[in-house]
Amino acid sequence: MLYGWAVVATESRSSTASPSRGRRVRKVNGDDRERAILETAERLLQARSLHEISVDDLARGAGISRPTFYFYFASKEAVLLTLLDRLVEEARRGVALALLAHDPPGVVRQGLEAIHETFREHRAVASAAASARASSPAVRELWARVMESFVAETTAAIEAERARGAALPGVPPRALAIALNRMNERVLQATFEDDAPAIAEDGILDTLVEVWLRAIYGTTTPPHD
Amino acid sequence: MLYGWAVVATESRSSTASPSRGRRVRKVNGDDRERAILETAERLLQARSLHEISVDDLARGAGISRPTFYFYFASKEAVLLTLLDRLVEEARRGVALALLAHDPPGVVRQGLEAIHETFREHRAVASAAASARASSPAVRELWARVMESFVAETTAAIEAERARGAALPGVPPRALAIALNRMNERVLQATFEDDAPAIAEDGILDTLVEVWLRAIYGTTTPPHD
DNA sequence: CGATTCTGTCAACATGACGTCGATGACGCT
DNA sequence: AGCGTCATCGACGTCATGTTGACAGAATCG
Repeated sequence: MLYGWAVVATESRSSTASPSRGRRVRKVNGDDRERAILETAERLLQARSLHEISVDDLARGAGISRPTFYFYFASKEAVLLTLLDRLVEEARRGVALALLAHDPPGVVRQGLEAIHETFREHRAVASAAASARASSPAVRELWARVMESFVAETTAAIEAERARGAALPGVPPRALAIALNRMNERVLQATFEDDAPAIAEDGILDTLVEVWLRAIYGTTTPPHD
Repeated sequence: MLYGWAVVATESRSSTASPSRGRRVRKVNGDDRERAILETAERLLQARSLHEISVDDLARGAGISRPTFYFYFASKEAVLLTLLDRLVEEARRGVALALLAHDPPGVVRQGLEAIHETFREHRAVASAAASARASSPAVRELWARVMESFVAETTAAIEAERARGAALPGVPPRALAIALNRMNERVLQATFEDDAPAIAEDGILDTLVEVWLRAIYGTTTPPHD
């Protein structure tokens, strides 16, 4: 009666996000079951929405009964949260790598590529997470943190480019950063869900990069240092 | 058992969208009830999501029992669909008006203003519709039609501006149009739902207009004819 | 090695939302 | 007075969720 979202989030995430968690070593079968549930969830999400998947489906898929499912996760939303957590971690790593490039357009393109690739690979989870944002505070919060980190990095980059005179002055860097990152979010989602009107898979990257560069520099061939 | 979405959509929409509907004149009370349900729904949506609102809540709010609710609507999603239909109609009218302006940046700004204003006014319905897109094919389809009309108009405008040499060449006009319209969609939603990171209410318009103009012209002060 | 704790399991239950059926007034019309 | 349509609701069946309580086997400890 009192398993609030916060609790679920903390517990679930600490068990997947931090490798140095303090879980006592399970009978080998416990961890397997947990993985089986996660795999079943990701598999079923390719065909139907989380809403259309029952806890019973997840349990059966993992070879256990419904009550037993609750031994591993507090709800099916908690399962999604764990899945999303992994995804987010992967995306973060990809973007961090992209930031190593040193010409600005290169950073933009490689950053977008990393995000695109990661979410394409696990589009089912990404879509489910987008829907779940509405009903699950924990999902919303986790997603908000990711977006915030992307926005912060973008904002810093815009400020730096304006300072050195390469980027055009204009609206506040943070507002611009939010607009561009939100555009990515929605455009990628529409394409992956095949939700018309959407940009064709092979044209997305060029389109996003062009808008980013023009919005920041006014041109797709900004001056390099 | 057979009240599919298509049926609901058609029936519900013809009763609200077209003024020349063929409904037999009701005992005056029937139409009142229908309106009461719609008003209750929009009111309750200000505080909770559609998922958290039960058919019983809607019925009680309109002063009827739960079974009676089904005399008027096939489901609570059908209620939302009717609400969304009105909203969409209003937005369309606003954009059509904006298209009368004859300088391109004026069209962009006034179009964005119209959309912004309409959805701000009924943000609860807009948010609920965004969530319902995932679970209701009818909502998804209606929304897709609206987006498609905006994208088509934007595409035509970009083509015209490129033809007269005012807009920069680059990615296909339609891809660019989709990216820009999807950006609007998500940015407005985030702001109205106060979903961080979001742009402050009073900075949205300037930001969106700047991105649109730069993406299309490369500058915020394009040449006028 | 026996007692005890922990891990994993499930049948059965309680709850709550949904959608349907059938019966029942209340009009308006003939 | 009689008939049909409008509007209404009580009661029902179904389905998913989450909880309880009891049970078996493994691990741990004295």
